[in-house]
Amino acid sequence: MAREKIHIRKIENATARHVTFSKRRRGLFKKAEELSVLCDADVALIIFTSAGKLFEFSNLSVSEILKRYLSLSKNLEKSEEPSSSQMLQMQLLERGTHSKLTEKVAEESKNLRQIGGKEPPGLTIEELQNLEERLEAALNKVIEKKTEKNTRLINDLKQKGMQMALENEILRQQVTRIYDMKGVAVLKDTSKGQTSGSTADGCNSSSFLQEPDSSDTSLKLGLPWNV
Amino acid sequence: MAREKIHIRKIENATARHVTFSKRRRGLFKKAEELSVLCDADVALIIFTSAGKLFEFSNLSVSEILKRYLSLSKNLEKSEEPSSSQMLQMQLLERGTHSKLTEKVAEESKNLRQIGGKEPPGLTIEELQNLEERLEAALNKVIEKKTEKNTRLINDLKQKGMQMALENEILRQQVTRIYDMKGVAVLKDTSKGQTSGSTADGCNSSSFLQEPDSSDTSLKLGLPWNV
DNA sequence: CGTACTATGTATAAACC
DNA sequence: TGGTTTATACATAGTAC
Repeated sequence: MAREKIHIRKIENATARHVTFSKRRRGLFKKAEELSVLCDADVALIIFTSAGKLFEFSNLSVSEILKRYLSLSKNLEKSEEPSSSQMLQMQLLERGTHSKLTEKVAEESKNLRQIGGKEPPGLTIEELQNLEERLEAALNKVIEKKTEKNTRLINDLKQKGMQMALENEILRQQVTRIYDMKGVAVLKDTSKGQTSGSTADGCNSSSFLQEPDSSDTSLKLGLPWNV
Repeated sequence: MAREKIHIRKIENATARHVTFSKRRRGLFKKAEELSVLCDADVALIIFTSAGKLFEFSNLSVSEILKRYLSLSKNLEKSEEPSSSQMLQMQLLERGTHSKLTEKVAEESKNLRQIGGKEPPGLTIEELQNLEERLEAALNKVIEKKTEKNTRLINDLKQKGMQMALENEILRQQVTRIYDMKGVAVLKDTSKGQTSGSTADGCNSSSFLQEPDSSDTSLKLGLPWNV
């Protein structure tokens, strides 16, 4: 983006790093706002410098979006169910992708070999091939690991979800039973398994996340947080 | 930034808006990551589309940064002991989307460079670096694609999970309130103006879960998930 | 929808204030 | 730290698959 291309790795020179931070932070905030406006999206961007300084941006207020992030609006539409068949498809797709990857790696390896071929000295070629192999192995490992991690995460989320669903149901029954005992009219479960949204009113969720007074403004600036 | 300059205002054409969103979101995420790497900063980026879809990026984990944010933005010295539901939410949020993949690639790249450095002729080195970059790019692309499906699924699960966590919290509060009304001894929350966080403790959810009257069954009905 | 292709608009690395 | 300037790298609007 400028005089020279740079590698994306930590800038060691502190001064240069700070300068870059200032510039890029502005750019990032600008882009974030543009996205929120152009696409009518709600964006929250939080940055902590290594020195612990906070910068934030949000088209609404950060707390508003965080609250939403933590609670998620109850008007959420049902998201597609990850059916087992979809799972299977996904797995197939993954496999396909994987072979594509292998292809790409092979192709690159070929190039590598060609380049190596230009070099008369044999030592380099050997080293290159060795490198090539290690690189390939490492990458495969990484990808494998990532996939595994995702799979684990998905299962974990599902399990947690089930637990919560169970707890949820029990709680709901509790409420119902208690109300019954009290003889108070209660909205019976609408059978959608998604009732609670309506129940919320009395104890609005907004109270459950200790958000910083959202009425405040000043959030649009990348100002360091004012406690 | 392209064929024509555009004004930063909501794109009315839905299709165009979605296209732009996809493109710019990626760009924004990329920039966010670059900033985090270049400047050694912690970045959390949360986006809600108007349709309620969630997108997030963080070099660490969003929840990690949210914790910091929340603890900073409020007198949350006691935030070390979030309510159980918050805990659950945090757990759901745990794990950033980005892996150490970049790191590994960078490491290998470094090795590449070192080996290249042994070679006196410059040509090979340049070619190697070029190769390295292309390989890196190709792999990132493939991996990105591969991850996309999973990411979507994971986001879905997270959304569901968080929604349920909210539901549970609300139900729990309701139960608490009911017990209050009934005059049952309930631990009044001691915090100031921040009722909910502590609710879980007073009337611990586990005790509810253990509530007898297990005669009934059907707990699994109406569960959002059929895993 | 996701992708690919350009022509252009922007962001920004360096260098200097 | 924060502005300039300049030369380049990148992002992306419009468009067609």
